[in-house]
Amino acid sequence: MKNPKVLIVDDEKNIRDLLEAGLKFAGFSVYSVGTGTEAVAVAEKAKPDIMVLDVMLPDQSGFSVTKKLRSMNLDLPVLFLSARDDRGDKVTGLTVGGDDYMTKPFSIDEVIARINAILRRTRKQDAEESIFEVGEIKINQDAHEVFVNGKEIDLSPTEYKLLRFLMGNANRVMSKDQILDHVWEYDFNGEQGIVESYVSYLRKKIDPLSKNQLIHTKRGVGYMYRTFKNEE
Amino acid sequence: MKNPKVLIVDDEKNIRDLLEAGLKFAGFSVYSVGTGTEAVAVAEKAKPDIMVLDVMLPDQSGFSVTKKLRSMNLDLPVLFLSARDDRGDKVTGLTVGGDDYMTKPFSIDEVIARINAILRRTRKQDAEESIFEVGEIKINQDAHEVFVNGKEIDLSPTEYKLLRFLMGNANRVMSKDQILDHVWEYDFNGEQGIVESYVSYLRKKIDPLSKNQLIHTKRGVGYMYRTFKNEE
DNA sequence: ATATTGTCTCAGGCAACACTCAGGAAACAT
DNA sequence: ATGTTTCCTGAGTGTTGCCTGAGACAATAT
Repeated sequence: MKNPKVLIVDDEKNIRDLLEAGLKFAGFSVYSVGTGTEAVAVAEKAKPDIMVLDVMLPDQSGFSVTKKLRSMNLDLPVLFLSARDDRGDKVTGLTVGGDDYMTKPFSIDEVIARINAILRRTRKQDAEESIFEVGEIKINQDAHEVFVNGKEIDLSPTEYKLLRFLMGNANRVMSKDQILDHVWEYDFNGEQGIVESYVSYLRKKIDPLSKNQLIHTKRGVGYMYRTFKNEE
Repeated sequence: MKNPKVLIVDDEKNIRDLLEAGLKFAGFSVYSVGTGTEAVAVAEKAKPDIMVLDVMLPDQSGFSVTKKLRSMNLDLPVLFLSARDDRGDKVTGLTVGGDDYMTKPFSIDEVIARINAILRRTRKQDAEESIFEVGEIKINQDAHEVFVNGKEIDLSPTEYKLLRFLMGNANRVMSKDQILDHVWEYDFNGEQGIVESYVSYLRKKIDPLSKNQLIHTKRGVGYMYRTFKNEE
């Protein structure tokens, strides 16, 4: 299947737009609605492959949306979203089967990564390890393990996400703003300096094991993960 | 047989949906109804391989459903469900043959495990012991026995379920939320701290007998049962 | 050369996370 | 009824990660 269809259900328009833009760019066909009722309607017509669903909707709970869909024999996996301290709302037993669960605020790339993980898991049960290899670095996404020329390095969650983002956009310069938007949570309000810091951390762990320099600075522009050298 | 057919009979829609989603993902073909009368009808038409049956139904007792079916010469094994203190209503007399019995609230993975156990028992009498071996640990699911490098260790029920879940998802990081959802009962509303505690218990029993560290912590992400070491 | 701007790196405060232990309550077995 | 096991919670401790700010350093412009 070429373009998996994603149905986004969230009443906050900001979030919806954010997800819509990010997921479209990542190559998904996106449908986006703001209420549970619409969600059911669209799901029935469009037959999406996966649904991203806020558990707190104005008209009905996300939980009841999935129930409705399942009783209609529309069987699609769900990535639930919920606010950080929805303590009471935290219905366990939510992530049955292939479903998954994230708390707001999230980072867009994390959402994409989870969606891909779910699709991988549900579509074909076996095989296709989630190995992501670009140049000298290999990432096992299931195990959250990173290898530089075969040697494992230990990354913190943020370092991991940053590296994955740069590798996913290899040979393309990414501005610090872009990096902030994709790797950090969407409500992060800090400075670009933090990107510099984390690039520094990454280099310190990667460089001792890599043959070529992998993360390049484009002064005044941004950073780039490079897999080859074209010289002059 | 590829996709065993399961008939779910429960009047609580929540429970039905929960089971339906979980069982579908586990690879079963699922039929789901809310009353005993429907159950008989569907069982006759669809010929399921097994039935998950609430003993307390609005129209008739689960007991009478099985009687009706057996008088019709539809002989299918049953996994009974009942609320916690259905006091004297002891189902003990009910579970003939390969049947089994669970109390609500249950954990979904436990239901799946029991269904598989029943099917194994009824389908073919011989062979195919339910040995589940991953890396250094071997589980005999029928006997609830756990061996680390051939030496038996003694686990409490919860420890056992946790270990089985981690082994079933070997080499994949599982978040604490996922673990809670799959290992604990569906209405458990506690904190993630309990997962940490049980991982701690498990390690204390496993580590003295294992050569490599088996349960790994991925800080900020979750836990992982690892069967191999990637390095050079 | 010098000034200016952008980048790198480090140290430190703070918060989040993880581990372990002890203890009370409930369930279970004898 | 009694003792044992199991479950869950909460507190204490140590660890790790996140982010900020400041000064060193590098690249470019004047």
